[in-house]
Amino acid sequence: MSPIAKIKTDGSTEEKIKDAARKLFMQKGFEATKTRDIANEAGINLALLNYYFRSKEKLFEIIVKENMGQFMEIISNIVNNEKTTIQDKVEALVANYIDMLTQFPDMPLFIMNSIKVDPERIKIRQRFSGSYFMKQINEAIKAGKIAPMNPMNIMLNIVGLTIFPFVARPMFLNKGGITIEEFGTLMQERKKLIPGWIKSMLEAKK
Amino acid sequence: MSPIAKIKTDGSTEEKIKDAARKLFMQKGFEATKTRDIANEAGINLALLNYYFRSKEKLFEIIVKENMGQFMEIISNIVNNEKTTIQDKVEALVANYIDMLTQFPDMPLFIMNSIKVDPERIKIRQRFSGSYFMKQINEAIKAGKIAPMNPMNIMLNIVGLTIFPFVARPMFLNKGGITIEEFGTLMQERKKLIPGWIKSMLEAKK
DNA sequence: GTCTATAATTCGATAGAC
DNA sequence: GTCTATCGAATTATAGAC
Repeated sequence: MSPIAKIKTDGSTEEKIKDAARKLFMQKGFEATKTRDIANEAGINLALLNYYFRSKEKLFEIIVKENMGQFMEIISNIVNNEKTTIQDKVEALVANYIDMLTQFPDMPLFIMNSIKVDPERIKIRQRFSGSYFMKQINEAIKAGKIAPMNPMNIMLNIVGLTIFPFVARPMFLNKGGITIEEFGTLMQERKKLIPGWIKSMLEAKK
Repeated sequence: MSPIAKIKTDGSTEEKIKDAARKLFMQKGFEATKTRDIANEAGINLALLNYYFRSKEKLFEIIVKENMGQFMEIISNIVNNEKTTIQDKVEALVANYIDMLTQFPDMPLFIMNSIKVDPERIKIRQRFSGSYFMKQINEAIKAGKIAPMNPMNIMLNIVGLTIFPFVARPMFLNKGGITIEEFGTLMQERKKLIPGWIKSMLEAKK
């Protein structure tokens, strides 16, 4: 089981600290999260944080790496499946991301910020470009089955349509906006709509 | 002229501080930006920051407000024009955003983070939902001219397709990725592509 | 492993001279 | 208006007892 998916922990002190850190880092970012907050949230003593993780920075690196791993794992499995069609993969990507982000809505902004601070941290792009999915796309373009375009657009559109609403989520939930439940419903609707939109994009003749 | 568009300043100390603050806050966020960094960047003394702006927080609020203003101004003018069609508005929104973000690529992440910390800061959503644009959309849906759907999806798709690449930009520019120039070219291509994609979305029958 | 107490540093802000 | 010097609070990290 991937680290972030495990809500219930084994109750060890180390896990308690990591869970608290994950929650707070995602909510407020690295700088705004204080070691004291993490200790309080975890219900442990401040000194234990350094005992287990040596420093706030090291703890942060661990959390980031685990989140990245979660993100990449989803992508890799779907994108390198040689038995599914392009459209199957789009549906799977969209559905999996929306399900994960519904559970951890702060993740996209957290990851984007982490990448900005240290761009070497992640290789999502490479994960896409070297994939079987991209091979399928390129062949389909060559065969004239989908509109000719820079394949990066396809990746940007799938990910953008899926993830952006979660990045913009705080904008919707403020006073006078929609409720968390309504937002969730909208995302479930989009789970079905996005693949159709992508399909019509791929088919569009210019 | 809107504040953020003015790169060349009048050279006053106040402007020098604001320019330095704008640059650093956008690059690194509020917490990670130190008042000493701002003073250095501006080439002035640390004490002057407080002399002009009283506190780091107040300075930040000013920068955020100016950026938000820039964003909203673009939207409002386009979205409330009663003489243009839906498709005209989509083209104008996409083109204006891409041009602005090409100049200030850090802005989306900065604004998203600012909204997350204080969701009351911005009313982009209301700007959309009360607009003439939305009236046109709703009428077109009623008339059966575009596919029936929650209009929020249309807004999310326009903004998501346009802005998301800039949020994800750091991911593309790292080692082994594409150059800044190639990214710029890709965005210019998207300026032409996105309106077509939106069009086919609106027309798609389910 | 866990705690208390504290060292060491950083940072925002201000006092006061010019 | 601008600078130097410094205060005071907050924060990370550690020493040392249990």
